[in-house]
Amino acid sequence: MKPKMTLKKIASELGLSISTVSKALKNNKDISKENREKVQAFAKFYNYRPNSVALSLKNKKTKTIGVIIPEIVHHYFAKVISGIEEVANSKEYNVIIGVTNESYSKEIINMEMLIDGSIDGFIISLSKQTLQKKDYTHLQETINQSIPIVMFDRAVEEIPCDKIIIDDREAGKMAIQRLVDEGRKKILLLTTKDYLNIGRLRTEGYRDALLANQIPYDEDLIVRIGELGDSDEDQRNLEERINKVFELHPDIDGIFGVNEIYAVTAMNVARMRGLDVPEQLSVIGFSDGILSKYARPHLTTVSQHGFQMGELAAETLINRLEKMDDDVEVPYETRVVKTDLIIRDSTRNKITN
Amino acid sequence: MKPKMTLKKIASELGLSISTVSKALKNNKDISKENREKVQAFAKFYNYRPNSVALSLKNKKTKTIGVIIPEIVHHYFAKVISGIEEVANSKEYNVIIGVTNESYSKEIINMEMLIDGSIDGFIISLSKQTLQKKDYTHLQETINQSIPIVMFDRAVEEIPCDKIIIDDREAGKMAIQRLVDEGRKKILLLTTKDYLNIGRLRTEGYRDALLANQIPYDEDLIVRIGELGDSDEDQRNLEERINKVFELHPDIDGIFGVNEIYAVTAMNVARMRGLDVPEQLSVIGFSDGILSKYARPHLTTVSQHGFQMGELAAETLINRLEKMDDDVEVPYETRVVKTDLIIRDSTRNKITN
DNA sequence: TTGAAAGCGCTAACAC
DNA sequence: GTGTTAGCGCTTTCAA
Repeated sequence: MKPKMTLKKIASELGLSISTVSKALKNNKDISKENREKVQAFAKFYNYRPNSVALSLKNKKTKTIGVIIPEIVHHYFAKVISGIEEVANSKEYNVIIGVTNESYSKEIINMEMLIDGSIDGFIISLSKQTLQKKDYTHLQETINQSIPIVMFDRAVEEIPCDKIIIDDREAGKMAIQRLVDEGRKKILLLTTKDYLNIGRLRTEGYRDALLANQIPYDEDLIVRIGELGDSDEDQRNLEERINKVFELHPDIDGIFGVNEIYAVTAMNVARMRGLDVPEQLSVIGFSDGILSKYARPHLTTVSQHGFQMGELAAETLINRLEKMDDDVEVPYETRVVKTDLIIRDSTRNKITN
Repeated sequence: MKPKMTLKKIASELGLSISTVSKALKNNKDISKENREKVQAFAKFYNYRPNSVALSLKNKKTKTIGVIIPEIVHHYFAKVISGIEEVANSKEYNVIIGVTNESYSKEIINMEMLIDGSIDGFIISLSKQTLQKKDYTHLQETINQSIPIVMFDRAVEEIPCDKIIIDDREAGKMAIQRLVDEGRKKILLLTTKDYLNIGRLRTEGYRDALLANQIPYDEDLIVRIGELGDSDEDQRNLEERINKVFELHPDIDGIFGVNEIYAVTAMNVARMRGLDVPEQLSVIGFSDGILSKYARPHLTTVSQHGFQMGELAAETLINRLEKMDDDVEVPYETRVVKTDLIIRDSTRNKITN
């Protein structure tokens, strides 16, 4: 078992001083070529790696990013992490993950665990509970301690920091517009309860689009769905609920779900009722998850570009971090990532009119 | 902006020495009650947190686990990380993630990035490329440097370390046995190319079960599928391929796919051919992903218990780490996590015969 | 009861 | 060219 090599050991092995060794390893011309080569060969042989903890202590930075997310078992967040990882890696940063499970207190605990010098900055998507409570002191305090934060997806106006978001309202509008363009007139919206901005904005987009097309806006056609557990029971309840809406409004000809699960579930319910998708009914979901791709028919969705958002978030954070080293002020910026409609088979091909 | 508090600053503020402050914070009885209270109050007020980097340097441990996985956008791996996170968090460990994208060199780079003192131990699932190359020197060397490794899922016999695996062979056998018990006689196996143990073992389980039930083993009924990209094209190819098998063997009455995608795809193809699932054909998949749950009909699968495997891996690693502190030898162990069959709607309810 | 000093591994300014 | 020293933030031994 090779013992861990340190400058000290190399120095004593070679009968040199620690600083000579340190400089030699950096190929510093101060040191005689002879000694440089000797040291480098020795270091290589014993596979010397400078201890990163010591370096962090000295440099007062860890080259580590803390990523705080509500949930990791979620295609979108996994994609985002993927993007963060990629960029971080290429810039020699490590990524520490903290999962909040949508809980405010876990968000705080997670952040506190890292705020002790373990990380240089945060990338975070707020937990639902935090959004409900609207208590952002932990975030503000983090920023006050000069630890930069980049929010993504679930960002919040109250805190001044970099943000990477999508235009949910516009996205909702775009989806509905597509349905309208296909000739759909009675469009069901499956959305979340209001405390999540996300759902609210997408709902607003829904309304915007309807109004813009002179289609009446009917509260009856908006189903607000509460927390959905993992259980099969919750799933059945959802199906049941959607089914009831169809009973009341059998002439629904379009569905927009603010996430995959809503959309796929609704599509399944509709098909079980004998409706042909997309002939009689078009369905659009949200988020480019795996479910949409493998659903039958393949689901048309609004793509969130999770990977790209992760990349952007990491770039923004690292950029700020490096500018901080040089004492350059960088104004906070909010980047809005464009969403696209990924057209698959749950919507009609041709635009009627 | 609050400046970062350190022992030094507290000491000078309070006119005490650093070591007195340090002890006072630990409530050491050596220090006068008066001073203890003063220091503690001060520290609390300024929100003092000991710098973890300094602690790591001193203690020569980071309380950080490095997790190396092939892919994060994958339900199973996300679940595993979830389990690791949970356990790690509860024991005050941090989790650093490294993604290899199934590449051998990225695996090495990722590990080297962390082996410089950033982490105390690894939890890893080997990349496909590593398994193909069968070159495990980086792993052996890591262990030689007294950095413990726990392998999960894709483990390998050649390296002595803790392992958390499932019995893929047994799992395959169980799935097939279920199909046989339902009265299925001509069972299609969708598996991967052989270099991945996983696929091989599940295939062996398939054969075992057939032979045990005196059902002829027909190579024609085994489809070995290569790397599947993310593209819609790959997906169509897969569908096409499965379709061909059905043309040759229209009387297939059971399908076992070694992963969700194979199974769901095959189920879709079968249904498009007008087959009724599960009346005419039963389908079983592998891995308790989201796809299986939302597929129509809901897919019966072999559950891999990703979350539990993550928990186990983290417990095993942390346990070893803490035993190392006390110089207690712990023999390596391989834990086999039991798989279950999650019966849903793609298999028949009643056992015929 | 308090504090000085050494040391974890490294870098860098400054002497020699 | 090479080495000494101080310092990053902390703990702990030992001396006062």
